[in-house]
Order: sequence, then C-alpha cells, then structure tokens
Amino acid sequence: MGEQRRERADAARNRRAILEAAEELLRRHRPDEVSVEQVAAAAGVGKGTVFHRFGSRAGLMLALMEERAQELSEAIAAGPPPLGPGAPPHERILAFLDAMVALASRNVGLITAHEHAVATQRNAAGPREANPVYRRWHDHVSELIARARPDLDAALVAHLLIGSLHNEPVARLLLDGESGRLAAGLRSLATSLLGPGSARSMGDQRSVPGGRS
Amino acid sequence: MGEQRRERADAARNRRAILEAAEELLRRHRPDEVSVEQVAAAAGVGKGTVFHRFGSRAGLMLALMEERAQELSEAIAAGPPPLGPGAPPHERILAFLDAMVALASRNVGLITAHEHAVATQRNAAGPREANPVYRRWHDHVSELIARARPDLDAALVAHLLIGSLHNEPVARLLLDGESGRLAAGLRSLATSLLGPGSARSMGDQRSVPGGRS
DNA sequence: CTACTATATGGACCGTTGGTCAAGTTGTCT
DNA sequence: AGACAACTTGACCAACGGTCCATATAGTAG
Repeated sequence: MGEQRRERADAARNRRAILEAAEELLRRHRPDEVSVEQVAAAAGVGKGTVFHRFGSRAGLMLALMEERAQELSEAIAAGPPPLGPGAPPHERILAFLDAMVALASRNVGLITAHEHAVATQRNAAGPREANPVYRRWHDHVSELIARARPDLDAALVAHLLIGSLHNEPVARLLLDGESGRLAAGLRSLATSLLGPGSARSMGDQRSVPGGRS
Repeated sequence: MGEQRRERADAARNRRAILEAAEELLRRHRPDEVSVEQVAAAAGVGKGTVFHRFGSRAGLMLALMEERAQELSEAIAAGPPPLGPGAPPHERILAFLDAMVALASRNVGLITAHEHAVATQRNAAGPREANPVYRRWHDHVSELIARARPDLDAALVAHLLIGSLHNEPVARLLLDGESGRLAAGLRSLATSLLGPGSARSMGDQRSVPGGRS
C-alpha cells in the first residue's frame, strides 16, 4: 500500500488556504454562522472546491480538528511523562485532562462547529467515534481508567469525562476564559474516582505542555 | 385557579394534537428527520399553526420536554424522599440521577431533537440555561452538591453530571437500552465525589414516576 | 515548445428546511 | 346577532449543504 498519486500543487495550496480561512472565520464568528460558502469566499476559492477537498462541512471541520489535535496526540502516544507513557495511570489521566482542556479552550468554536456540522448532516448520524480525534482520546483515557480502576465502566467514564467538552454550558465557560474552572472540576472528578493514590484533592496543575489561551 | 380565556378552545385542541403528533413521530424516526412540516401534517394542521403555537422548532421541542419532565420536577420539589425534600443530600442526588436517567432513556429522541433544534437556530445561540427543565435540574443538583461538598465547584460539577445526557455516545447507549450502564456510571461518579456517606453501589431506582421503556 | 491527460475549479443549480405573512375563518363575549 | 380578537393556512422566502459539469490548469512525455 504505497503512496499513490500526490496532490497537485495548486490543490495543496487551496487546501491550506481553506483551512486557514476556516480557522480565522471560526475565531471571529459564531460557529453556526460560518457557512461553507463564506469559508470558500474567504479562502478565495469556489464553493465546489471546498467540497471537493473535504467532502462535506463536517469533513472540513474534522480536518481542522485533526490538525489542531496532532501535537497532543503525539504527546500522549510517545511524549515525555506524565503526558506520555511512563507515568502511573492517575498522573497520566490528570495530565491528559489538563492538556485537553487547554487545547479545547483554544478551539471552542471549532468543536462546536464540528458538532453542529455532524448534527446537521442529512446523512445517517455520524457517531462521534467516527471522529478519529475523539476516538484516540477516548481510547487513551479509557485504557488508563481501566488500569487504575478495573472495577469501573472505563469506556463510559471516559465518555463522561471527555464529553464535557461537548457540553454547551461548559463550552461557554471556556469561551469566557474560565478554562481553569473546568480543569479543576475535571481534576476533582478524576482524583475522586481514581481513589487514594495520587489524591491531591485539588491544587497544582503544573507540567502541562501548552499553556492557557 | 380559573384560568383566563387566554387560549381559545380550538387552539388548545390543536396544541395537544401537535404535541402528540410530534411525540409520536419522534418515537418512530430519527430526530433530525422529523421536520416541522411533517409534525404539522401528522397533527392535521397547517405549518403556520405550529409556529404560531410554539414560536419555533426549538419551542416545540421545549414544550414537549417540559411536559415530559413535569412529573419529575414536581417529585423533586415536593415529593416523598429520597427524591423529594427530607433525605440527606447524597441520597437525593443519587435518587435524582437515577430518575433523570430513567426519564432520559424514554426520551432520547426528544433530547437530541431539541439539541439539534437549538443548534440550527438562525437566531442568537440559545444558551441551554434558557431551557427551564435544564435550569431546574441544574439548580437542584447544584444546590445539593454545594451542601454535601462545599469545597467543590458545585455549579460546574452539576453541569458535568447532567450534561452527560447531551453526550452523543451516551445517548446511543440509552438508545440501545443500556440505561443501566449510565445510571451505574453516574452513581460511581457521584458516590466518589460525595465521599463516604451513602455508598449504595447499585440497585433499585424505585419511587420514580414512570417506569422504564 | 507542444500535445495530452488526469486533476482541479467554480458557480449555477437543486432540494430541503425553518420561518414569515396577508388574507380568510371561527370562537367568544356582549 | 354583531363585533372583534384570536386563530388558521399554505404560498412564499432566504439560506444552507451539497451536486454537477463545462472549463481551466498542473504536470509530463515527446
């Protein structure tokens, strides 16, 4: 399964232009007010091109999410502890949650927009697990939970923790720059759940790459 | 309680017809495949009437939600313990979460549809707190948490707990009849958080108006 | 440079949806 | 009955995501 036909130079250029235009618009306007046509216009291409490149509105948002999440994905897969392998599960979970919140707080609009796009899809409902980013995160947290607390329903709890980002009231918190509250709240939950072990009930969150917004 | 002749008799009749038609359609089809026009047709009224009565698609869904949630609202406000006042906070929270899950599992489509409706609104984003049902539940849980664990960010944690219903992967669980998993998961979270006190790990969810689906 | 082709492009076009409205209908009150 | 406000209705509108294909262009082989 070698590499096939490459993308033409102009195509690649347009892809970047579209991605950047979308990012920019998403930063300025409410997520559901950013139409594909607007993105196309802002990128200086035709609407058809956007669909050509990304398949659908949801596809566009997904591409954007993957781009923004790549760093974190790599960090948890093969980065230095406690985010990466090596640290005990509790610490990795806490580190991940902090990093996740930090990342999310810089991309609330994007997350919401993707949500909206998937929900609006005429097609069969796209399960959130179809989102590779979500899937990766969920697998990660799920496995860590399973190791730390085999008695819990790890998959479900992972959904509960990560799903907080898809919560409208929580999203508004992030939008208001109160990401610290969410981080702290999740930490409370996680430390409570993981039982005694690394049970600082509340407090520092140092050693997390990617600062606040 | 002599109600004013605020609403004409035929209007009231139509309101009920619309509500019932919507409920029925929502039970049969995917939430985003139920258009206002379909509801109108099924109710035997014109599309305009629906908007007259409920203002918007979101308004219709909201009305439906309030109707479905009324029993529970009353139960927590003035029903018998542990759901109603009288029991210690931990128990009331656990009871409420169970009841909430039970109710939600019978109305997944409705919740999703409302979500979708609000998201699709051309209007300014309707914050979820604009939903009286959500607001009431949140206030309830929030206050109980604050009393049981004053050190926590009660408002946030309440959002986290209740928000689980607006989680697509969780919703699918409910749809698949696995509401027990969600109930158990939430119970784990809650009992962990509330500390030692009332640690019924699993069991009955009696005293909840309206059985399972 | 030319010819050729796979790929890319753009914008008119489509179907659907939530929402509006002016004109006609009907309950209700006196 | 008469009057009036509440109600009903379906044609109509704007906007959106998505499709299509005639046209343009990058890349390449000769």
